[in-house]
Amino acid sequence: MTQRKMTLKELKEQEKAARKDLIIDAALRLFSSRSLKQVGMRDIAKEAGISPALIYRYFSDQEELFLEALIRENGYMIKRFKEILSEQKALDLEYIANEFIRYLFGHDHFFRMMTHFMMDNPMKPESMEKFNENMRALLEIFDEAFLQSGITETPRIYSHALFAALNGILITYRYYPGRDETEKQKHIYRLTEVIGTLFKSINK
Amino acid sequence: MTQRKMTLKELKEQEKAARKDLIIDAALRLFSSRSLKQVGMRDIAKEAGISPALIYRYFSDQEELFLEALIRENGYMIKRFKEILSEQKALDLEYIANEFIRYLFGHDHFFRMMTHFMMDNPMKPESMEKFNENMRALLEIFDEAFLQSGITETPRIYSHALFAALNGILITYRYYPGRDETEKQKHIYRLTEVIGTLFKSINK
DNA sequence: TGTACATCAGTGAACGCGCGTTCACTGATGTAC
DNA sequence: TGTACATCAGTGAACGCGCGTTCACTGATGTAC
Repeated sequence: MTQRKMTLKELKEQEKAARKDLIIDAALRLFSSRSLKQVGMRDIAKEAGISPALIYRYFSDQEELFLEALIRENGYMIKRFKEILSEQKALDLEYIANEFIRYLFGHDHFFRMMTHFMMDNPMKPESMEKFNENMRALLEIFDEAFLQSGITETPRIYSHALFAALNGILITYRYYPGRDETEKQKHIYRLTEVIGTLFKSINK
Repeated sequence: MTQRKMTLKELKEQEKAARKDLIIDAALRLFSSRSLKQVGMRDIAKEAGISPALIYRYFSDQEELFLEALIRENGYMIKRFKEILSEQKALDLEYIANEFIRYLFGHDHFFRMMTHFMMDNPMKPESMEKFNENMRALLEIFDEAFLQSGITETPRIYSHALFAALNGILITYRYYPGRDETEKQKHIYRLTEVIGTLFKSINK
Protein backbone atom coordinates (compact mmCIF):
# COMPACT_ATOMS: atom_id res chain seq x y z
CA MET A 1 0.00 0.00 0.00
CA THR A 2 2.56 2.52 1.11
CA GLN A 3 4.84 1.07 -1.53
CA ARG A 4 2.30 1.68 -4.25
CA LYS A 5 1.68 5.20 -3.03
CA MET A 6 5.36 5.90 -3.25
CA THR A 7 5.65 4.82 -6.84
CA LEU A 8 2.60 6.82 -7.77
CA LYS A 9 4.10 9.82 -6.11
CA GLU A 10 7.33 9.23 -7.95
CA LEU A 11 5.47 8.97 -11.20
CA LYS A 12 3.80 12.29 -10.53
CA GLU A 13 7.10 13.88 -9.79
CA GLN A 14 8.49 12.58 -13.02
CA GLU A 15 5.55 14.01 -14.87
CA LYS A 16 6.01 17.30 -13.13
CA ALA A 17 9.68 17.35 -14.08
CA ALA A 18 8.74 16.56 -17.66
CA ARG A 19 6.34 19.50 -17.71
CA LYS A 20 9.03 21.77 -16.27
CA ASP A 21 11.25 20.66 -19.10
CA LEU A 22 8.65 21.60 -21.66
CA ILE A 23 8.51 25.11 -20.25
CA ILE A 24 12.28 25.40 -20.28
CA ASP A 25 12.27 24.14 -23.87
CA ALA A 26 9.91 26.91 -24.83
CA ALA A 27 12.01 29.53 -23.06
CA LEU A 28 15.19 28.36 -24.77
CA ARG A 29 13.52 28.42 -28.14
CA LEU A 30 12.74 32.09 -27.57
CA PHE A 31 16.19 32.88 -26.20
CA SER A 32 17.69 31.66 -29.43
CA SER A 33 16.41 34.71 -31.26
CA ARG A 34 15.93 37.27 -28.51
CA SER A 35 17.83 38.59 -25.52
CA LEU A 36 16.74 37.52 -22.06
CA LYS A 37 15.03 40.73 -21.18
CA GLN A 38 13.11 40.66 -24.43
CA VAL A 39 11.49 37.39 -23.42
CA GLY A 40 8.56 37.70 -21.03
CA MET A 41 6.53 35.19 -19.11
CA ARG A 42 3.59 35.66 -21.47
CA ASP A 43 5.83 34.90 -24.45
CA ILE A 44 7.10 31.72 -22.87
CA ALA A 45 3.58 30.62 -21.95
CA LYS A 46 2.40 31.24 -25.49
CA GLU A 47 5.36 29.35 -26.95
CA ALA A 48 4.68 26.43 -24.61
CA GLY A 49 0.97 26.51 -25.40
CA ILE A 50 -0.12 27.11 -21.84
CA SER A 51 -1.41 29.91 -19.65
CA PRO A 52 1.07 32.31 -18.01
CA ALA A 53 -0.26 31.43 -14.59
CA LEU A 54 0.67 27.79 -15.04
CA ILE A 55 4.36 28.59 -15.19
CA TYR A 56 4.16 29.58 -11.54
CA ARG A 57 3.12 26.08 -10.57
CA TYR A 58 6.51 24.88 -11.76
CA PHE A 59 8.81 27.80 -11.06
CA SER A 60 8.65 30.21 -8.17
CA ASP A 61 9.49 33.16 -10.36
CA GLN A 62 11.12 34.29 -13.58
CA GLU A 63 14.62 34.24 -12.15
CA GLU A 64 14.32 30.59 -11.21
CA LEU A 65 13.06 29.66 -14.66
CA PHE A 66 15.86 31.55 -16.40
CA LEU A 67 18.43 30.05 -14.10
CA GLU A 68 17.21 26.51 -14.67
CA ALA A 69 17.42 27.13 -18.39
CA LEU A 70 21.00 28.29 -17.97
CA ILE A 71 21.86 25.28 -15.84
CA ARG A 72 20.56 22.89 -18.44
CA GLU A 73 22.53 24.53 -21.22
CA ASN A 74 25.61 24.67 -19.05
CA GLY A 75 25.30 20.95 -18.53
CA TYR A 76 25.32 20.41 -22.28
CA MET A 77 28.42 22.50 -22.65
CA ILE A 78 30.27 20.69 -19.90
CA LYS A 79 29.28 17.35 -21.37
CA ARG A 80 30.57 18.41 -24.77
CA PHE A 81 33.89 19.54 -23.35
CA LYS A 82 34.35 16.41 -21.32
CA GLU A 83 34.03 14.54 -24.60
CA ILE A 84 36.63 16.73 -26.22
CA LEU A 85 38.99 16.25 -23.32
CA SER A 86 38.66 12.50 -23.40
CA GLU A 87 38.97 12.17 -27.18
CA GLN A 88 42.18 14.10 -27.64
CA LYS A 89 45.27 12.73 -26.02
CA ALA A 90 47.83 15.44 -26.74
CA LEU A 91 45.87 18.48 -25.69
CA ASP A 92 46.58 21.84 -27.14
CA LEU A 93 45.39 25.03 -25.42
CA GLU A 94 44.92 26.73 -28.74
CA TYR A 95 42.58 23.94 -29.71
CA ILE A 96 40.60 24.26 -26.48
CA ALA A 97 40.33 28.01 -26.85
CA ASN A 98 39.11 27.55 -30.37
CA GLU A 99 36.52 24.96 -29.41
CA PHE A 100 35.30 27.14 -26.58
CA ILE A 101 34.75 30.09 -28.89
CA ARG A 102 33.23 27.89 -31.56
CA TYR A 103 30.80 26.47 -29.05
CA LEU A 104 29.72 29.85 -27.69
CA PHE A 105 29.53 31.37 -31.14
CA GLY A 106 27.25 28.56 -32.19
CA HIS A 107 25.20 28.69 -29.01
CA ASP A 108 24.61 32.37 -28.82
CA HIS A 109 21.65 32.04 -26.50
CA PHE A 110 23.80 30.28 -23.94
CA PHE A 111 26.45 32.94 -24.20
CA ARG A 112 23.84 35.64 -23.69
CA MET A 113 22.41 33.82 -20.70
CA MET A 114 25.82 33.55 -19.12
CA THR A 115 26.67 37.21 -19.52
CA HIS A 116 23.22 38.16 -18.35
CA PHE A 117 23.81 36.41 -15.05
CA MET A 118 27.33 37.76 -14.81
CA MET A 119 26.33 41.37 -15.25
CA ASP A 120 22.74 41.82 -14.20
CA ASN A 121 23.15 41.71 -10.48
CA PRO A 122 21.64 41.59 -8.01
CA MET A 123 19.81 38.31 -7.80
CA LYS A 124 18.53 36.16 -4.99
CA PRO A 125 21.31 34.62 -2.87
CA GLU A 126 20.25 31.07 -3.71
CA SER A 127 20.29 31.91 -7.41
CA MET A 128 23.74 33.37 -7.07
CA GLU A 129 24.90 30.27 -5.31
CA LYS A 130 23.53 28.00 -8.03
CA PHE A 131 25.00 30.15 -10.77
CA ASN A 132 28.38 30.07 -9.08
CA GLU A 133 28.28 26.35 -8.77
CA ASN A 134 27.70 26.08 -12.50
CA MET A 135 30.46 28.51 -13.40
CA ARG A 136 32.83 26.61 -11.13
CA ALA A 137 32.01 23.38 -12.92
CA LEU A 138 32.77 25.04 -16.21
CA LEU A 139 36.05 26.44 -14.94
CA GLU A 140 37.07 23.00 -13.75
CA ILE A 141 36.95 21.87 -17.33
CA PHE A 142 39.46 24.56 -18.14
CA ASP A 143 41.64 23.52 -15.22
CA GLU A 144 41.64 19.99 -16.54
CA ALA A 145 42.59 21.20 -19.99
CA PHE A 146 45.55 23.05 -18.55
CA LEU A 147 46.62 19.99 -16.61
CA GLN A 148 46.37 17.81 -19.69
CA SER A 149 48.37 20.29 -21.71
CA GLY A 150 51.22 20.15 -19.24
CA ILE A 151 50.70 23.22 -17.09
CA THR A 152 50.66 21.59 -13.70
CA GLU A 153 52.07 24.42 -11.63
CA THR A 154 49.22 26.90 -11.20
CA PRO A 155 46.55 25.77 -13.62
CA ARG A 156 43.76 27.62 -11.87
CA ILE A 157 45.06 31.12 -12.35
CA TYR A 158 45.81 30.42 -16.00
CA SER A 159 42.50 28.79 -16.67
CA HIS A 160 40.70 31.74 -15.10
CA ALA A 161 42.69 34.11 -17.24
CA LEU A 162 41.98 32.21 -20.44
CA PHE A 163 38.32 31.85 -19.62
CA ALA A 164 38.03 35.58 -18.94
CA ALA A 165 39.98 36.57 -22.02
CA LEU A 166 37.81 34.45 -24.30
CA ASN A 167 34.65 35.77 -22.72
CA GLY A 168 35.98 39.26 -23.28
CA ILE A 169 36.58 38.62 -26.96
CA LEU A 170 33.00 37.55 -27.46
CA ILE A 171 31.49 40.30 -25.38
CA THR A 172 33.55 43.02 -26.99
CA TYR A 173 33.20 41.99 -30.61
CA ARG A 174 30.20 39.68 -30.86
CA TYR A 175 27.75 42.49 -31.36
CA TYR A 176 30.17 44.99 -32.80
CA PRO A 177 27.92 46.86 -35.14
CA GLY A 178 28.50 47.83 -38.70
CA ARG A 179 30.00 44.52 -39.71
CA ASP A 180 28.23 41.51 -41.06
CA GLU A 181 28.15 38.20 -39.26
CA THR A 182 30.99 36.54 -41.20
CA GLU A 183 33.33 39.46 -40.70
CA LYS A 184 32.68 39.46 -36.99
CA GLN A 185 33.23 35.73 -36.84
CA LYS A 186 36.53 36.04 -38.68
CA HIS A 187 37.72 38.78 -36.37
CA ILE A 188 36.76 36.81 -33.30
CA TYR A 189 38.61 33.74 -34.52
CA ARG A 190 41.71 35.77 -35.29
CA LEU A 191 41.67 37.19 -31.78
CA THR A 192 41.12 33.73 -30.35
CA GLU A 193 44.16 32.55 -32.26
CA VAL A 194 46.24 35.38 -30.79
CA ILE A 195 45.15 34.56 -27.27
CA GLY A 196 45.46 30.83 -27.83
CA THR A 197 49.02 31.19 -29.13
CA LEU A 198 50.02 33.31 -26.16
CA PHE A 199 48.72 30.75 -23.70
CA LYS A 200 50.35 27.95 -25.62
CA SER A 201 53.70 29.66 -25.11
CA ILE A 202 53.50 29.25 -21.33
CA ASN A 203 56.12 26.86 -19.99
CA LYS A 204 57.81 26.60 -23.34
CA MET B 1 22.81 94.68 -34.72
CA THR B 2 23.04 91.29 -36.37
CA GLN B 3 26.42 90.92 -34.72
CA ARG B 4 24.93 91.50 -31.28
CA LYS B 5 22.15 89.01 -31.94
CA MET B 6 24.71 86.39 -32.85
CA THR B 7 26.65 86.74 -29.67
CA LEU B 8 23.47 86.63 -27.63
CA LYS B 9 22.48 83.46 -29.42
CA GLU B 10 25.87 82.00 -28.74
CA LEU B 11 25.57 82.91 -25.10
CA LYS B 12 22.25 81.13 -24.94
CA GLU B 13 23.74 78.07 -26.51
CA GLN B 14 26.52 78.08 -23.99
CA GLU B 15 23.99 78.30 -21.21
CA LYS B 16 22.06 75.48 -22.71
CA ALA B 17 25.18 73.35 -22.93
CA ALA B 18 25.96 74.17 -19.32
CA ARG B 19 22.51 73.02 -18.27
CA LYS B 20 22.94 69.82 -20.25
CA ASP B 21 26.13 69.26 -18.34
CA LEU B 22 24.34 69.65 -15.05
CA ILE B 23 21.90 66.93 -16.02
CA ILE B 24 24.72 64.64 -17.10
CA ASP B 25 26.46 65.35 -13.79
CA ALA B 26 23.39 64.22 -11.93
CA ALA B 27 23.09 61.06 -14.02
CA LEU B 28 26.74 60.17 -13.46
CA ARG B 29 26.40 60.71 -9.75
CA LEU B 30 23.62 58.12 -9.73
CA PHE B 31 25.49 55.71 -11.99
CA SER B 32 28.29 55.63 -9.47
CA SER B 33 26.18 53.61 -7.09
CA ARG B 34 23.59 51.98 -9.33
CA SER B 35 23.47 50.13 -12.61
CA LEU B 36 22.17 51.91 -15.68
CA LYS B 37 18.83 50.24 -15.70
CA GLN B 38 18.33 51.04 -12.05
CA VAL B 39 18.52 54.74 -12.82
CA GLY B 40 15.35 56.29 -14.19
CA MET B 41 14.54 59.68 -15.63
CA ARG B 42 12.70 60.66 -12.46
CA ASP B 43 15.75 59.81 -10.37
CA ILE B 44 18.00 61.93 -12.53
CA ALA B 45 15.56 64.84 -12.44
CA LYS B 46 15.37 64.63 -8.68
CA GLU B 47 19.13 64.47 -8.33
CA ALA B 48 19.52 67.49 -10.61
CA GLY B 49 16.78 69.33 -8.74
CA ILE B 50 14.52 69.75 -11.75
CA SER B 51 11.33 68.33 -13.17
CA PRO B 52 11.48 65.13 -15.26
CA ALA B 53 9.89 66.93 -18.19
CA LEU B 54 12.73 69.41 -18.36
CA ILE B 55 15.25 66.74 -19.29
CA TYR B 56 13.45 66.36 -22.59
CA ARG B 57 14.25 69.96 -23.52
CA TYR B 58 17.91 68.99 -23.52
CA PHE B 59 17.92 65.38 -24.61
CA SER B 60 15.64 63.71 -27.12
CA ASP B 61 15.35 60.58 -24.99
CA GLN B 62 16.99 58.45 -22.33
CA GLU B 63 19.32 56.73 -24.74
CA GLU B 64 20.79 60.02 -25.87
CA LEU B 65 21.35 61.18 -22.31
CA PHE B 66 23.03 57.92 -21.32
CA LEU B 67 25.19 57.98 -24.39
CA GLU B 68 26.32 61.56 -23.82
CA ALA B 69 27.24 60.58 -20.28
CA LEU B 70 29.31 57.71 -21.65
CA ILE B 71 30.98 59.95 -24.19
CA ARG B 72 32.04 62.41 -21.55
CA GLU B 73 33.51 59.72 -19.33
CA ASN B 74 35.22 58.14 -22.30
CA GLY B 75 36.83 61.49 -23.03
CA TYR B 76 38.25 61.57 -19.52
CA MET B 77 39.66 58.10 -19.88
CA ILE B 78 41.29 58.86 -23.21
CA LYS B 79 42.76 62.05 -21.82
CA ARG B 80 44.19 60.17 -18.87
CA PHE B 81 45.78 57.56 -21.09
CA LYS B 82 47.25 60.11 -23.43
CA GLU B 83 48.96 61.55 -20.40
CA ILE B 84 50.29 58.16 -19.41
CA LEU B 85 51.56 57.53 -22.91
CA SER B 86 53.37 60.84 -23.08
CA GLU B 87 54.87 60.63 -19.60
CA GLN B 88 56.49 57.25 -19.92
CA LYS B 89 59.19 56.85 -22.49
CA ALA B 90 59.96 53.14 -22.29
CA LEU B 91 56.48 51.74 -22.45
CA ASP B 92 55.63 48.41 -20.98
CA LEU B 93 52.47 46.55 -21.98
CA GLU B 94 52.15 45.09 -18.55
CA TYR B 95 52.09 48.60 -17.19
CA ILE B 96 49.41 49.68 -19.65
CA ALA B 97 47.27 46.65 -18.89
CA ASN B 98 47.60 47.40 -15.22
CA GLU B 99 46.68 51.05 -15.61
CA PHE B 100 43.69 50.13 -17.74
CA ILE B 101 42.36 47.76 -15.13
CA ARG B 102 43.16 50.17 -12.33
CA TYR B 103 41.26 52.92 -14.14
CA LEU B 104 38.18 50.80 -14.82
CA PHE B 105 38.23 49.34 -11.35
CA GLY B 106 38.27 52.82 -9.91
CA HIS B 107 35.64 54.11 -12.34
CA ASP B 108 33.15 51.37 -12.02
CA HIS B 109 30.29 53.45 -13.39
CA PHE B 110 32.19 53.99 -16.62
CA PHE B 111 32.91 50.29 -16.91
CA ARG B 112 29.26 49.52 -16.37
CA MET B 113 28.23 52.07 -18.98
CA MET B 114 30.61 50.58 -21.49
CA THR B 115 29.40 47.03 -21.04
CA HIS B 116 25.82 48.23 -21.06
CA PHE B 117 26.26 49.66 -24.53
CA MET B 118 28.23 46.64 -25.67
CA MET B 119 25.61 44.13 -24.63
CA ASP B 120 22.24 45.78 -24.52
CA ASN B 121 21.52 46.03 -28.19
CA PRO B 122 19.65 47.17 -30.08
CA MET B 123 19.91 50.91 -30.04
CA LYS B 124 19.25 53.67 -32.54
CA PRO B 125 21.63 53.62 -35.51
CA GLU B 126 23.00 57.08 -34.72
CA SER B 127 23.65 56.04 -31.13
CA MET B 128 25.47 52.97 -32.33
CA GLU B 129 27.56 55.09 -34.65
CA LYS B 130 28.53 57.48 -31.86
CA PHE B 131 29.32 54.64 -29.50
CA ASN B 132 31.54 53.02 -32.10
CA GLU B 133 33.38 56.21 -32.70
CA ASN B 134 34.17 56.40 -29.01
CA MET B 135 35.29 52.80 -28.75
CA ARG B 136 37.51 53.30 -31.76
CA ALA B 137 39.14 56.29 -30.11
CA LEU B 138 39.82 54.19 -27.05
CA LEU B 139 41.27 51.36 -29.11
CA GLU B 140 43.59 53.79 -30.85
CA ILE B 141 45.16 54.49 -27.49
CA PHE B 142 45.91 50.80 -27.23
CA ASP B 143 47.33 50.76 -30.75
CA GLU B 144 49.62 53.59 -29.78
CA ALA B 145 50.73 51.77 -26.67
CA PHE B 146 51.66 48.73 -28.76
CA LEU B 147 53.59 50.87 -31.19
CA GLN B 148 55.48 52.56 -28.37
CA SER B 149 56.31 49.24 -26.81
CA GLY B 150 57.90 48.03 -30.00
CA ILE B 151 55.21 45.93 -31.63
CA THR B 152 55.05 47.61 -34.99
CA GLU B 153 54.03 44.67 -37.12
CA THR B 154 50.32 44.17 -36.47
CA PRO B 155 49.51 46.34 -33.49
CA ARG B 156 45.81 46.48 -34.17
CA ILE B 157 45.07 42.82 -33.78
CA TYR B 158 47.11 42.65 -30.59
CA SER B 159 45.57 45.76 -29.14
CA HIS B 160 42.10 44.39 -29.85
CA ALA B 161 43.03 41.14 -28.18
CA LEU B 162 44.44 42.83 -25.09
CA PHE B 163 41.49 45.18 -24.83
CA ALA B 164 39.04 42.29 -25.07
CA ALA B 165 40.96 40.14 -22.62
CA LEU B 166 41.06 42.87 -19.99
CA ASN B 167 37.39 43.62 -20.46
CA GLY B 168 36.72 39.94 -20.01
CA ILE B 169 38.61 39.81 -16.73
CA LEU B 170 36.53 42.61 -15.30
CA ILE B 171 33.24 41.31 -16.60
CA THR B 172 33.86 37.78 -15.45
CA TYR B 173 35.22 38.51 -11.99
CA ARG B 174 34.17 42.05 -11.07
CA TYR B 175 30.87 40.98 -9.63
CA TYR B 176 31.84 37.45 -8.75
CA PRO B 177 29.73 36.90 -5.67
CA GLY B 178 30.73 35.48 -2.36
CA ARG B 179 34.00 37.33 -2.14
CA ASP B 180 34.62 40.69 -0.61
CA GLU B 181 35.82 43.66 -2.60
CA THR B 182 39.52 43.34 -1.73
CA GLU B 183 39.64 39.66 -2.62
CA LYS B 184 38.05 40.33 -5.97
CA GLN B 185 40.45 43.18 -6.61
CA LYS B 186 43.42 40.98 -5.81
CA HIS B 187 42.20 38.23 -8.10
CA ILE B 188 41.61 40.68 -10.92
CA TYR B 189 45.09 42.14 -10.56
CA ARG B 190 46.64 38.71 -10.56
CA LEU B 191 44.83 37.83 -13.77
CA THR B 192 45.84 41.15 -15.27
CA GLU B 193 49.43 40.32 -14.46
CA VAL B 194 49.11 36.96 -16.20
CA ILE B 195 47.66 38.56 -19.32
CA GLY B 196 50.10 41.46 -19.20
CA THR B 197 53.08 39.13 -18.97
CA LEU B 198 51.86 37.08 -21.90
CA PHE B 199 51.49 40.12 -24.10
CA LYS B 200 54.85 41.43 -22.99
CA SER B 201 56.43 38.23 -24.29
CA ILE B 202 55.38 39.00 -27.87
CA ASN B 203 58.37 39.71 -30.12
CA LYS B 204 60.81 38.74 -27.45
C1' DT C 1 8.24 105.27 -20.35
C1' DG C 2 4.55 102.18 -20.98
C1' DT C 3 2.03 98.49 -23.13
C1' DA C 4 1.12 94.41 -25.92
C1' DC C 5 3.17 90.42 -27.42
C1' DA C 6 6.62 86.61 -28.14
C1' DT C 7 9.78 83.45 -26.31
C1' DC C 8 11.18 79.95 -23.64
C1' DA C 9 12.81 77.63 -19.20
C1' DG C 10 10.39 75.09 -16.24
C1' DT C 11 6.52 72.29 -13.86
C1' DG C 12 3.31 68.50 -11.89
C1' DA C 13 0.20 65.57 -13.29
C1' DA C 14 -1.29 62.37 -16.38
C1' DC C 15 -0.88 59.02 -20.29
C1' DG C 16 0.10 54.62 -21.88
C1' DC C 17 2.18 50.55 -21.94
C1' DG C 18 4.69 46.49 -20.59
C1' DC C 19 5.21 43.06 -17.56
C1' DG C 20 5.70 39.89 -13.42
C1' DT C 21 2.60 37.92 -10.64
C1' DT C 22 -1.82 36.61 -8.34
C1' DC C 23 -6.85 35.61 -7.97
C1' DA C 24 -10.95 33.26 -8.25
C1' DC C 25 -12.54 29.78 -10.67
C1' DT C 26 -13.20 25.23 -13.67
C1' DG C 27 -13.00 20.56 -14.66
C1' DA C 28 -11.04 16.21 -14.61
C1' DT C 29 -9.32 12.42 -11.95
C1' DG C 30 -8.57 9.85 -7.90
C1' DT C 31 -10.07 8.26 -3.19
C1' DA C 32 -12.83 6.81 0.86
C1' DC C 33 -16.67 4.37 2.44
C1' DT D 1 -21.60 0.19 -7.76
C1' DG D 2 -22.57 4.75 -6.34
C1' DT D 3 -21.86 9.06 -3.98
C1' DA D 4 -19.45 12.72 -1.54
C1' DC D 5 -15.23 14.78 -1.25
C1' DA D 6 -10.27 16.01 -2.06
C1' DT D 7 -6.68 17.08 -5.12
C1' DC D 8 -4.56 19.41 -8.47
C1' DA D 9 -3.46 20.83 -13.44
C1' DG D 10 -4.90 24.52 -15.76
C1' DT D 11 -7.12 29.20 -17.12
C1' DG D 12 -8.20 34.27 -18.37
C1' DA D 13 -8.60 38.27 -16.39
C1' DA D 14 -7.11 41.46 -13.32
C1' DC D 15 -3.78 43.69 -10.07
C1' DG D 16 -0.15 46.69 -9.28
C1' DC D 17 3.70 48.95 -10.24
C1' DG D 18 7.43 51.11 -12.67
C1' DC D 19 8.79 53.99 -16.00
C1' DG D 20 9.63 56.75 -20.37
C1' DT D 21 7.43 60.36 -22.21
C1' DT D 22 3.98 64.06 -23.16
C1' DC D 23 0.46 67.66 -22.05
C1' DA D 24 -1.39 71.82 -20.70
C1' DC D 25 -0.01 75.35 -18.24
C1' DT D 26 2.86 79.17 -15.58
C1' DG D 27 5.87 82.88 -15.04
C1' DA D 28 9.77 85.47 -16.01
C1' DT D 29 12.37 87.99 -19.40
C1' DG D 30 13.11 90.20 -23.64
C1' DT D 31 11.37 92.89 -27.70
C1' DA D 32 8.81 96.07 -30.75
C1' DC D 33 6.70 100.37 -31.19
